[in-house]
Amino acid sequence: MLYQQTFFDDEPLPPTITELPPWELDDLKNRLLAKVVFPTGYDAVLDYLIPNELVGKIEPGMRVMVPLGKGNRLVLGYCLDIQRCGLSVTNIPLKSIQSRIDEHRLLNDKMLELTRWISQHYLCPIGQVFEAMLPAGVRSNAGTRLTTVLYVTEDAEQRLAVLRKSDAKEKGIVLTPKQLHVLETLRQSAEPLTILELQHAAKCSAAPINTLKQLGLFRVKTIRRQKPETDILVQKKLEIAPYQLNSDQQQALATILDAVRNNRHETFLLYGVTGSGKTEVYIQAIHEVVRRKRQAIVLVPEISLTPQTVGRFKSRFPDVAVLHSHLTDAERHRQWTSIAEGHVQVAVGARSAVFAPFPKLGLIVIDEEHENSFKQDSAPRYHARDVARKRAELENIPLILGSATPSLESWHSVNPKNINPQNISDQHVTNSNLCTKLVSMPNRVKNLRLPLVEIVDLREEIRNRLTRGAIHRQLHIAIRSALNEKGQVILLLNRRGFSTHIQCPSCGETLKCPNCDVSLTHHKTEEIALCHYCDYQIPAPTRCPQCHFAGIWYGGFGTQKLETEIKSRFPEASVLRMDTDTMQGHGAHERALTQFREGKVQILLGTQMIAKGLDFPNVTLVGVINADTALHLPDFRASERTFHLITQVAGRTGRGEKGGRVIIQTFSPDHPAILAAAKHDYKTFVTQELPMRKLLGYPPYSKMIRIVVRGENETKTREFAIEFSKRIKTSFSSSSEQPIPFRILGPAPAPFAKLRGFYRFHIHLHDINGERIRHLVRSVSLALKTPPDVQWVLDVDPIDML
DNA sequence: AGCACGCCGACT
DNA sequence: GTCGGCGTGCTC
Repeated sequence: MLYQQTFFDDEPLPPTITELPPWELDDLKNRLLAKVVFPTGYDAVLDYLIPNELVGKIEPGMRVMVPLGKGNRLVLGYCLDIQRCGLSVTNIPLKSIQSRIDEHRLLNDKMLELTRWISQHYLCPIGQVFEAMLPAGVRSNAGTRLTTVLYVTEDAEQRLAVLRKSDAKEKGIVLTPKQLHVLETLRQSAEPLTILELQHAAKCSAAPINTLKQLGLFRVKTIRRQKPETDILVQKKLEIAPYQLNSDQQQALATILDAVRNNRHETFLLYGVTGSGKTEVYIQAIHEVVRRKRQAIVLVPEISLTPQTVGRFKSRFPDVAVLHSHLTDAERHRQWTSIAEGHVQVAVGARSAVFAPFPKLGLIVIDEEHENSFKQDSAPRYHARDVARKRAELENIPLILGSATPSLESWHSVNPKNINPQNISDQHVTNSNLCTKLVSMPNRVKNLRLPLVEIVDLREEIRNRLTRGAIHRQLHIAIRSALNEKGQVILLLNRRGFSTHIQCPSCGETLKCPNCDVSLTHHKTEEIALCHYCDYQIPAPTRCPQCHFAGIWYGGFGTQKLETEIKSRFPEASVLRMDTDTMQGHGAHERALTQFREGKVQILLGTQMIAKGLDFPNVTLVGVINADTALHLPDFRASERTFHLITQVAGRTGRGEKGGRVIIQTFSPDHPAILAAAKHDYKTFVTQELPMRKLLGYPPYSKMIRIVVRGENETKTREFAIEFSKRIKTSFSSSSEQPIPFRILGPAPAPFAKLRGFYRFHIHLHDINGERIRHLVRSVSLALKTPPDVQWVLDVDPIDML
């Protein structure tokens, strides 16, 4: 904040104020002022006087227009708070709010508090947080229009009486029966009506309405109203058949319900293996919430927002809002409004649904809580799991984090048995409100067994030249027999395109993107070489662009090449490829999964979008073409990612009578993450991985901030990054009394050293005390002057390190 | 982010 | 002498 607040009445008032005569001073002290912030540009909280005509009409959480700067240009601001003038008089004469934008608050007190928390935690201007919390359609009032409506004046009876006596010719005005009917119709109406609506309701022409208007019995006003619904809501039949929970599920539910019934904030980590029936536990917990006249939010990864998941909720609750990424602004606005008005019981959506404006929230569920898509990759770079935790704490309600492979952060926040009381750093990181209760569901429903996983050592296969192509002997045989037994197959290859690199065998030149530090991928359908980061493309070359050698080599496997290979190996099977390239249009995802469910497709292959959440009982085989794609990335979470991916995809099979098996092809058959995934053994994975993290001082044993500096000029960018890190170092050593675990790594070129024409350097900060580095980085970055052609980004609790 | 102010170079 | 370049600093 840029000004000094005066907290005590006896402090001398600034000159401009003291010069005022006492009565005006008193007057001023009783005026109201609003704390206002701006969505873009200037990041500060400014005070504005509330003019008399707006007193009582402006509340925190509304938007206002205010004059800003020397030219007093009108800009939009968000009102954060309202207070009496007296306690925070500045020596700058205050300007007044020009007008109010919203009639109703967009955010209640708890949501405003959440906004503040996000802004402070993620080091993001608070105005930007507002913009992220409120959908664009809500801010623009999409799907509404101004209409003129009629209402009956409150003193209509008196006016009527007066009218009856007041006519100059002593007869008194007598309303016709038609007019009386119209008057009564509007009086009965719960809401004001337009002329047309009233005509319709009273079955009359415009004439009697106009007469009543002229007599002063009707008033008109202009209000903003939602356009009438275009789609007719079909009242669906709810499934109310009792779902029998197994004993694990019952126990989990009972634990959660205890918190629901006592309105207690508590975080539950619902750790249940794939197929253990977590969704049914969520649904029954939400039933209790709804019974208690409260509402619930269910967050799922965007990719799971398929009809399959959504359908389960829709079939169990009468009013479910589904917050897809491809709703129109008007649809989203309507959803938001009905959520805010309490017409909706459950909101299912991706990340941003954590901001659903329920009037009385009772529970938040995060399904697949380990998924990285819960972290937003633009400002404010919030993690929906952590925001949900804060929101649940503010609302005093329970939070359920569900996963078969919990994030190490969530797992570590669990039980005190993970916390060694001797170690101070643990206590620092795991503060009390982050304590999580573990609820386990170690068995699949209906006593189904987890599939058997076999590992194929690719080194062996290559050494012995056993196969050309991506499918090795064991997997080939397994696919064959799965097809023979009328089972379905899922094949995972986490790489798009046909060939993943294009290289000249003569001069060794690899085809790279001119804007990015990555290889171009060959896409066969369009015969192009494509950059997956900036979409740069050129026709696929037949000669080396460097030395013009004719035999340029296309190497590496992508999903397109895999599809070709599968089709030639199993010509009789129908194959479907799912990746970003084939899943373009709306509903493409849904159509593909329907085909697979109906058995029209025997082999489904694709990138990680096929690894999560799918539940098809006839899948008897899952093949992982190359388990190592994410394993060797320069990212401390590489093992964890690999473990998640393999465990999740393995869980797609063995969900029916026929059972299932999984085959993992890998060059690292001894890697602990792969071995643990093969045994579905989360706990072994964690007990290996957590000590490593601890040893290296990585999260969850430290809090991290990543600074990415980028610019078109490599040298200037690097120099600025160095300057940035120097200042942090200086600031740290001057602010801290003792050398407590704090580390600064870099600057170093980011793993993608160049993207879209920008050179990128990053700095990593680790500290056991998150609050401390946040403050440090904030103060350093505020004091820093950035060269015009260099930009930087702060990422608090980063997920992406590339 | 905008917008005004300010202090040096090429114009009528 | 003035018009205008965009560097610098401020916004209740």
